[in-house]
Amino acid sequence: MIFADKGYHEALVDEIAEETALSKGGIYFHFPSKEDLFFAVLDRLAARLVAKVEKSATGEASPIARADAALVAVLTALGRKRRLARLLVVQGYSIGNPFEQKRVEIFGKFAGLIKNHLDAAVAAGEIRPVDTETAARAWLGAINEVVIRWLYDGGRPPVESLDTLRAVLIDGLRIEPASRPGR
Amino acid sequence: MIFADKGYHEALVDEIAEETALSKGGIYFHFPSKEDLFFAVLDRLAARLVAKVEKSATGEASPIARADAALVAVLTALGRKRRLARLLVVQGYSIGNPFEQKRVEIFGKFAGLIKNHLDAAVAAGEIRPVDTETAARAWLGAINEVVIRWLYDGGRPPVESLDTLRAVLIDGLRIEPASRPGR
DNA sequence: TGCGACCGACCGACCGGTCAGTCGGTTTTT
DNA sequence: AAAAACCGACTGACCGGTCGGTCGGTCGCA
Repeated sequence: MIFADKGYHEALVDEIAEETALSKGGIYFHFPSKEDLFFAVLDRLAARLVAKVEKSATGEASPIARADAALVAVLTALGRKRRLARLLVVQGYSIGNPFEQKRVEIFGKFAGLIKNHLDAAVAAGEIRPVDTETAARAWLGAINEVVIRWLYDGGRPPVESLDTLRAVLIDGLRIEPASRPGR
Repeated sequence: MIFADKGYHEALVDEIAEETALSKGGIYFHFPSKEDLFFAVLDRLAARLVAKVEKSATGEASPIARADAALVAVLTALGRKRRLARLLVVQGYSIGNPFEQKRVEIFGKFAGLIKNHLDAAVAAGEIRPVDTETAARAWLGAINEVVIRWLYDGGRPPVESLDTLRAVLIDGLRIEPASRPGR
């Protein structure tokens, strides 16, 4: 999958034709444009993933168990297929290698900051000693996504999601689960 | 900021020159390439954001309060400057409008699925009645980011972050905080 | 303090490689 | 034998990057 390897812009239609059993003309017989082709690929992969994940959820009894199962399924599925993951999670809106590196760099910086805070909180006995590296990533991702939703769907600004984010990100880590009803 | 509005590829250096008080040649006098220019912009903005966030954290007493303050600061800062947010959070690795729409579509689908599960869990009285829409986004973002880290830093596969993710994402929402020490 | 030599920031017309998309023709299917 | 599927050489718009040139400033010298 050239798209997965090189990202949309770097992937030449000629290359794709070469990789496929189809020629360039053949490709354009089936898809009106490179963009449509790319979207078709994304759609198909996303649909498959959704199907797989949902299926694995249906087996469980309680909602929370189903949610948990779905969580497991996504992580497993993506973890098994690096290319799929790459496509759905980054390349879909990526730009080429140097840019991805920048993303790694910048996001890594932020994640580091968050991790420091979490480590401090752990050291202070405020939160449970989880894997702060991963927890920090989760924070970062959650924030990121909330911001994105706001950017595109244009709903209420991110800060208004604070309560929910706190509930999700912080409360789960608290050592003493007191002071909760306050929210 | 043309970059913020149109994304890297759609932004023509000629346009940037026009927007700026500088000509194309002038730009290339200061930056070796379009890419370098873009990175310089990203770096500067990221640095500013980091500074602001960290500053707002230093005021607080406890680690968890500092983390919280930082959380507030990021969300506030990004929420105030749509362009900045766009650049750092999506455009930095985006590809042009239609692609962003696709992302919105696909991620929206996933978020919807998660939300359903969360709603069910709320209905079943398993988790507190938070804003499930936002919580779902947080989940999605957290998962996304964990996967990305794995993709780039190539550490252990995503599933191995499960315990931590569960701790962060689920435990915070649980109504009865029992069965925790199990981890 | 007037003048020539020089500097380097800046300009913008232009070049040339690239690559999505086309199209006339060929093969395969029905 | 028609239609559908497919081929791949070719085209031309597009755009990053270049480069010969301008111009305001400043430094040394008489």
